[in-house]
Amino acid sequence: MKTAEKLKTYLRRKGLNITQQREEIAETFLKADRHTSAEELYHQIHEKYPEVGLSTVYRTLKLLVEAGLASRREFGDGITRYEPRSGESHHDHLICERCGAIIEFENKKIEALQREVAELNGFRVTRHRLEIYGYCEKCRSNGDRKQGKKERERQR
Amino acid sequence: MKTAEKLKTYLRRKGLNITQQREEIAETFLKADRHTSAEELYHQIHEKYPEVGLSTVYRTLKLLVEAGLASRREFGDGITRYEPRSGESHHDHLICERCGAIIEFENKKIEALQREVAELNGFRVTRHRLEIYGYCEKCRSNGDRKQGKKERERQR
DNA sequence: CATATAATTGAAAATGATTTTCAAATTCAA
DNA sequence: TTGAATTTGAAAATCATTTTCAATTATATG
Repeated sequence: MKTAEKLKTYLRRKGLNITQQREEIAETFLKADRHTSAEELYHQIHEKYPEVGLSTVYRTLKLLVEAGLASRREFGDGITRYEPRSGESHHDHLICERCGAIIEFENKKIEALQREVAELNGFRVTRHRLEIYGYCEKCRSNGDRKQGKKERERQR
Repeated sequence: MKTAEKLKTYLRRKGLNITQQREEIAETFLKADRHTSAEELYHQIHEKYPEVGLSTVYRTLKLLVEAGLASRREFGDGITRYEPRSGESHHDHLICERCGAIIEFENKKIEALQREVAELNGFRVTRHRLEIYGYCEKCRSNGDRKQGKKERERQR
């Protein structure tokens, strides 16, 4: 069952209405880049369906998260991004501080060690978040070291 | 050399002025809880030095970060926290989703694996962030399972 | 199929943390 | 001491996100 369908199922189960906007937003969300912000999504939707408002995009993204079809991500630049979430297991992120590229990875060993640490401290883990920031291959070869402080600051 | 002194050194080196406010803020910052927000710090300072403004607290925290004397932390509740940073090595955080307790930990094995992952992806690491969310020992025994969804949501 | 009721919408206003502006106050080099 | 440059506090501005509210739409039921 694809995500648009899953959303419908979720809405029905919750007694919520299936509206055109919700369907359009879910549909566009799936075609969009992984790690899309509400604003980006809103602009993409606007091209096809100019009648959809930004608030509804925010509201529907919240629904998608509640329905388990999207994950919220905050990488510290003040913008919340959403990524489609299929059945796959948890993954973490490598983020390029120069070009903003986001690479996903999964590492079972790290996760096992995290559980171990949590246990040692009496914690029961619900979720975790691991982000590794740095410079990606492309940006490293692209004048990595020559890049001045000013240029690096402009990234933010 | 203590932090207040280090800040002075930094200010001198940068040609910035050493002001009473900057000293008071640095001093209070050190005595405050680890992981203090700008607002919390502002309130604490206000008790002793009511003439210090919130903007100056924000500005000085930025300076402390630039000087390498504080680290910014964002745990996803929309509030930026600052923690004093001495020479110690990097550490990560365990965060209780119920009571908000923050426990610091350090794990060399996890860090080594992170570097490995980054390398495999062609990244040069500048920094990373690992947060494990869950329920701390106290909250687990304190009716952990009996706690309803509503109560959990109230946390945010 | 009509239609009443409850849910949803878009636009504009509100929010809340943080940043900026600007005139007044302070720092510090000479 | 003094004056140019920096810093300050208060208020206004920002910016992402949320809320409000009157108008529109979905859907259950007659």
